[in-house]
Formats: sequence, structure tokens, C-alpha cells
Amino acid sequence: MTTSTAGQILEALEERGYRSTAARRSLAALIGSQDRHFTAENLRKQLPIKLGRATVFRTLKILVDAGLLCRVLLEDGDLHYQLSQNGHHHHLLCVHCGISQDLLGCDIEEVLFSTTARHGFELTGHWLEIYGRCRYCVQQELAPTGITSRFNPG
Amino acid sequence: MTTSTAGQILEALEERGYRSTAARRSLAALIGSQDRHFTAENLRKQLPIKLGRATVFRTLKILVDAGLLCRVLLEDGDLHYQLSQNGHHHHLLCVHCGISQDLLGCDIEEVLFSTTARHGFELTGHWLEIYGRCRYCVQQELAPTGITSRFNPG
DNA sequence: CCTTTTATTGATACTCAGTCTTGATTATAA
DNA sequence: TTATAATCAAGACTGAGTATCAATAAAAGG
Repeated sequence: MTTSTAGQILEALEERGYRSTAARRSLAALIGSQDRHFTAENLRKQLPIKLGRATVFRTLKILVDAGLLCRVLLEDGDLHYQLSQNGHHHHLLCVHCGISQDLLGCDIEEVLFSTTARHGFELTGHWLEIYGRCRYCVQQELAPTGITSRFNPG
Repeated sequence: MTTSTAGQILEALEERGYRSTAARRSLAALIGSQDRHFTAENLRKQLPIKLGRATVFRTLKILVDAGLLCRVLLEDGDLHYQLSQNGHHHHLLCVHCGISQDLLGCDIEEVLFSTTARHGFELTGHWLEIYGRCRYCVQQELAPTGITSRFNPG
């Protein structure tokens, strides 16, 4: 049993009958090492071996469908990718340093359910992104010196 | 005082010091007549006069900034435009017919506030889209004949 | 281990949304 | 009525993503 994120990704691919290839191993390792949301192009530049654009997009799509990655909506409408807890969750996105924290346990289903029912609406899903300042950036703002944070080092 | 949506759009542009041009009048009228979300290209095809792509995008951007239009996130990640109530609101998007209803009064702020606070997060905003089936599509599903709806006529 | 089957890949062309630039046009204010 | 900004169209460009297709590499069988 594998505990690393890269290993989990490869396992999930195998389970689904995808072949183990150099491209996928390399991407899995790279994705496993990301500590924030990223774009396809973004990943591709970091790759130790060169992969075609299409390969990167194809692999990302597989991983999104498998629930290993999710897409994050930035405040400006940009969509990025991010490692995903399997299952429903939301993101706390720091508008200052760009870090994103997962928010498990979605408390809003009930509120949504009753609100939408009032409109005759049959709820099937929702997409929620939350923007703000993370713990570290708030601390930095209060601190008298420097403008750096753990995630956005000066 | 203008009561039509198109009129409101033109007024808002004037208030902000934008000039009244044929392009803007034409777009305002067209946008005012949309009964669901749309894309820029979408609008452009419907225009009675031909406008450059950039002109359409520029105008949409102005209107989004002015709060007259908002962007809607479809379930698949596509972003469309839509007439907006001024002020904070969410959308109920019907996954069957594509219609979108505005949901005024956002009850989730409090839930979000306490939840994010627990993560040391200072909330500044959120983006919520709600997906489901609208009143009419639910009725159609129950009805024994046909698969049409008011918004998606067979 | 070699062959065959089938999935995967890279290259390239393409689409779609949106921006940038530039020279020509037009609304407004003087 | 003219000067001067703002606006416009055209077209080149970017970035994200898809489609096609011929070449290649995994895996499975003998």
C-alpha cells in the first residue's frame, strides 16, 4: 500500500485500467509535490521530461474525473487545478498569498435545500468557493515588519 | 426615468461617463432582451449591426464592472454572462433547460463566517452557484407526455 | 522472448474566450 | 465647426482546451 500522493495517483490510474507510462509517472510525482493550485501549462514547465501539451491535459482530465484532482475557481474567473480530497469539499482561497485550504464538511446543503425548495427548485449540486485571507497573511498584516508570509516569501 | 432594462444599462453607462454610441445602444437593447445567460459570441451573432469582437468584450467588461451584468459559472466550468440584480446574489441554474433564476438574500454568509473563522481565515467573499432542476422541468418529468419545457421547447 | 494488440503519445491544427495594438472614425464640448 | 478625446474595427496574439493521426510503447499471449 502506497501512502505518498504520487503513489495514490498511480494506484488510482491502475485501478481504472490505465497503463503505467513514463508520462503518467512523471506527472503523478509532480502533482503530488504541488502545494497550491496550478494550471496545466504551469505543470508542464516544471516537468523534468518534456511532454506534449495534449498529454498533460488528457492526464489532468482523467484525474479530475477520478476525483483525485479538482478544479478551483479563482475570484477573477480563472480555473486552476488542485489536489483533491475524495468527496465533496470546498476551498478557502487566500486572496493574498494564493494558498488554498480544503474545507471538509459542507454545512450549507441544508440551507440551500430549503432555500431552493421555496423556488420550486430541485437541488442537485452546487459549487462554492470562499475567498479571504489565511491565518498567516492576517498575522503578517498585523505584524509591524515585512510583508512576507510562509507561502509568499518576500 | 427609464424602466426598460436596455434603458437602465444606457443610463448606467452615461452615469459613469461613457459615451452613447451605436454599438452600445445596440448591445444594451440586445442584452436587455436576453432571457437566459449568454456568451459574448452568442450576443454578437444576434446583433442587428456587425460589431468587432473586441467591442463586444469591452462593453461586457464595463457592464460587469458596473454590476449590471454578472458572470455565471456553469457546472462544467464554462463562464457565461447574465443580467444582474445589483448587489450580492446567487444563481439557481437548471441543469435540464439551462434557465437561471436569481436567488436574492444570501443566507450562507453566517455559516461561512463561523466555519472559516475556525480555520483562522478572514472571510472577504465567496462565489456560489446552485445546480438543479427548475419548477417547470420537474413538472415535465412527472408529466406522462413529451419531454419539452417552457424553456427548452421540443 | 517475441509478436500482436491496443493504449498512449507528440505534433499540429483547431476552437473558444478574451486581450492588445493601431490607425480610422465619431461623439462631445468649445 | 472644429478640435480632441473616446471609441471603434480589424487583426494579431495569448491561454486553455479539444481533435486528428501517424508513430510508439505497454501489456498480454504464445
